[in-house]
Amino acid sequence: MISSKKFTRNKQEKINLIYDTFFKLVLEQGYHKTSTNHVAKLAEISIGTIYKYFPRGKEDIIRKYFEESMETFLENHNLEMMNDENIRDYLHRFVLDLFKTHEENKGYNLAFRSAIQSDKTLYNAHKEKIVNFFKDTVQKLRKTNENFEQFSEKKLVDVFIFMYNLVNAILYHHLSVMELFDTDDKFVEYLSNLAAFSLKYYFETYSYNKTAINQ
Amino acid sequence: MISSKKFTRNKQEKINLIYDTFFKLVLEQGYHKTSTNHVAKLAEISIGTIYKYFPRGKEDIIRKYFEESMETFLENHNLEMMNDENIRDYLHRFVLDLFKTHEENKGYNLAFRSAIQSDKTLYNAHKEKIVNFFKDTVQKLRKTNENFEQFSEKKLVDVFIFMYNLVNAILYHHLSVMELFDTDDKFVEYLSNLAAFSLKYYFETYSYNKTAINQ
Amino acid sequence: MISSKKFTRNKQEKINLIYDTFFKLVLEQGYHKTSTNHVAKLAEISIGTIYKYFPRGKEDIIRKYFEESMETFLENHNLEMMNDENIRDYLHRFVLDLFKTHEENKGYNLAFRSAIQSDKTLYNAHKEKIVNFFKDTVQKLRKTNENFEQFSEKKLVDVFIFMYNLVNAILYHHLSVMELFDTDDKFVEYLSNLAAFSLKYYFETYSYNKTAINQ
Amino acid sequence: MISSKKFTRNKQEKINLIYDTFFKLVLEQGYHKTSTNHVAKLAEISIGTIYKYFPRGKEDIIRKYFEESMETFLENHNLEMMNDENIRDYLHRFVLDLFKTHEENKGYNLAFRSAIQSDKTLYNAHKEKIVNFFKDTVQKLRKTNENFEQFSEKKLVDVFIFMYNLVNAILYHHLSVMELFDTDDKFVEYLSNLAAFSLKYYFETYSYNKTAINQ
DNA sequence: AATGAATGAGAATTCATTCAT
DNA sequence: TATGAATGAATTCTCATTCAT
Repeated sequence: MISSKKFTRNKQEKINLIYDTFFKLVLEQGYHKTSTNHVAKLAEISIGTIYKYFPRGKEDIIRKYFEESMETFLENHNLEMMNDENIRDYLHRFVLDLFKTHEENKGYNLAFRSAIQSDKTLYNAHKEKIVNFFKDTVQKLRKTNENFEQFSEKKLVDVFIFMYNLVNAILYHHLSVMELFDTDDKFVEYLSNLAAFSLKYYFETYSYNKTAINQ
Repeated sequence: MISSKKFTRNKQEKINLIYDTFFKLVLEQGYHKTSTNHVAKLAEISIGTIYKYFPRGKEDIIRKYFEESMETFLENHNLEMMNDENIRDYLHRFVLDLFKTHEENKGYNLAFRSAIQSDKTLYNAHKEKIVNFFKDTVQKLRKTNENFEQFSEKKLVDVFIFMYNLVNAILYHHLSVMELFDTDDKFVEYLSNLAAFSLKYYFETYSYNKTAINQ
Repeated sequence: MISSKKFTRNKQEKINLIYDTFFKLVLEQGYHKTSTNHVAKLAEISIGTIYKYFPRGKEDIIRKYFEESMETFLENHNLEMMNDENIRDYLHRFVLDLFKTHEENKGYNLAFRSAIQSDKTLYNAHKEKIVNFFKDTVQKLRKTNENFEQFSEKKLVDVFIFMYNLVNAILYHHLSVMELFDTDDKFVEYLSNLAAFSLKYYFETYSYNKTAINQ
Repeated sequence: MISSKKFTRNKQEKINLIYDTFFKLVLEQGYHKTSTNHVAKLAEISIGTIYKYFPRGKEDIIRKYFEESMETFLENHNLEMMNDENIRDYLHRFVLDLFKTHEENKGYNLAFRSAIQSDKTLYNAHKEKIVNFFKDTVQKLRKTNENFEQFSEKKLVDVFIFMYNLVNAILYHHLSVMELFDTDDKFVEYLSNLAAFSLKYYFETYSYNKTAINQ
């Protein structure tokens, strides 16, 4: 009558356990040396359970985590209220949050980078999510803020995507390839300034072109 | 003098064929789906030949290519004549060459990033090569150029490594994760400016600290 | 209660099937020509199953069988009740059992001899098991039987190990290199007598030395 | 004009070098881990040269060494002058020489034992050589020594073969499995006595049977 | 739902042997 | 004669995935 398990984990607990174990292993030994069987052993669940929740194995673990985490991150970053005044603060917070997310998800990032090498649909889904989020953001921004109207929607979307990628590129390198700064604060500070620099750079180059064209 | 099919190629040709085929496959299907057997088939050589030149298989292919290409790249980049006047040109050329190298070695870069996940010695060799090259460069620069003497050797080495990593991080992202600019020229132009910005940023931050300390 | 083909056998049955098939093949074609794939095919199990139970393949098959069989053989041979009166009987029974064991394990013996050539830890484990068994035996014998007290523990252990090795050497040769006797009875009879002869020889040589020293 | 080799080895020197290197390696790492390529590398000759002298590789190395060494050993052991008087001396010398031969050929013995597991023709050649040598010996003995006429030729041949095998079995075990004596002298002394004991044992058992039959 | 033994395709690696030079 | 690059069949071993319990 008494369950042989100490306690019965519910579905989400199990999924989280799989995520944690999998990404922990990826961080320790790399993506291609991390096997589903190994995850099962370490998480003390059966291999069958992993395949119940993730029918295509590793690929699915990454894909589903990607969907959940991207969703969450972007949902929590409403940039619609950004304007000339507070843009620096917005940038700083955005960069800081990206930094934290990357730091907490090093294993996942490694796995994700490996996975998109052979999974083009995952790669495209990733791209699409980003594009859609910033398209959405820009559309809202242009509706509420006059300053943004002077640039085309496409251009603005490009700028945001550019900045997002730029920060991600450097974060990934710092956390997974080689450290760039010796303290986190300095690093985040630098990234914020870099974002601002790049934003300006992008707009100026763009404006210049625009002007040139208009002349 | 014209030789028949078998035993035709000399050692280096064969090694290059293996490199090319391997990195081509990595680019197409990712590192962990590229097998030595597959490389042999596509290169139309026997699997034994691969293991003759690369006794530990994939690991060795990456490691040896890494050694050769790093050696070559760094040998060809003598920064000793850099000074206040020409620094922008030097940066631009360095960035341009890095861009070209990355572009020609996309498969290798993907493979390398995957490999260092599970091969810490490769990772360390990589780090060491970079550190040594810039240590050497800085020592020479400080001997011939007064302006560099105002900064400590360690600081200068750090700056160069920082810049090198920064540019690499963004190049990698642009070429292997998501495109940041639509033309190569714009991208290289941006990277040069970014390098200059970061250099200035790094030095200013540093000088500030230095001054603070000295007061 | 009757189960279908797959998932039929329990763990121990499977392990025994692997043992039997492997040693049968070794007997037929020698250790180094017997492959794990071949064993799998003949046993009609998958190669994965072999590696489940024996993660290091052939090496593990031999090592685990060695541990089980040595354990069993030695456990079943309690020599503690041996005394001057019954020593001949004990020797005879010990030799007879060794003979039977060897006869039933010809393939294993061939494999074991080949394996220890390149696996020093197996070799040492083998040596240690023998030494420990006879050390234990001698300690018990010396407690319960006055006659054994006149010889040092070390000497007694040496004698037993010597006899054990001697009988094994000849058994192995007879069964795996060239037949020495045309009937099993004659052979066992001879071995018993040889054991007695060697025992006497060993003690006499020893006693002589002892006496010489004491004079 | 000047040979690029420091000196040109002749055929027999090369063959001996191959023997030495091969058996050295077998002793170090076991028969099945010793490859022809490895031998070539260590002996500093080409793999082609090995296959020139030994067209079937490892198998041939063992077979040819076997033929040469057996030939030599048996040629050097003329037992025809053996008689009741000197038999002990003959036995002692024969055992001593066998011991020396084994000691100098540990690698070969290991290899030979492994090879006969899968090469039945080698096994039979080995058996035949022994049988023929002792047949020949016995025929000569029976012609010149009356005492040997009382036993049938077959019986005498059996006795010699038995002794030869017995001594070999123990020698092999002592040198390649586990040491039986701590000094060589003691060991050879023991073996001589054992040979005498076994000879007597064999004859007595035989005579008894003969008498029983004749009654 | 959960388990984990079992599967087998396929990857990594070895090594005897050939043959153009 | 001697060389050793090249071959590829055979071996060891891994791991994603299935399925009876």
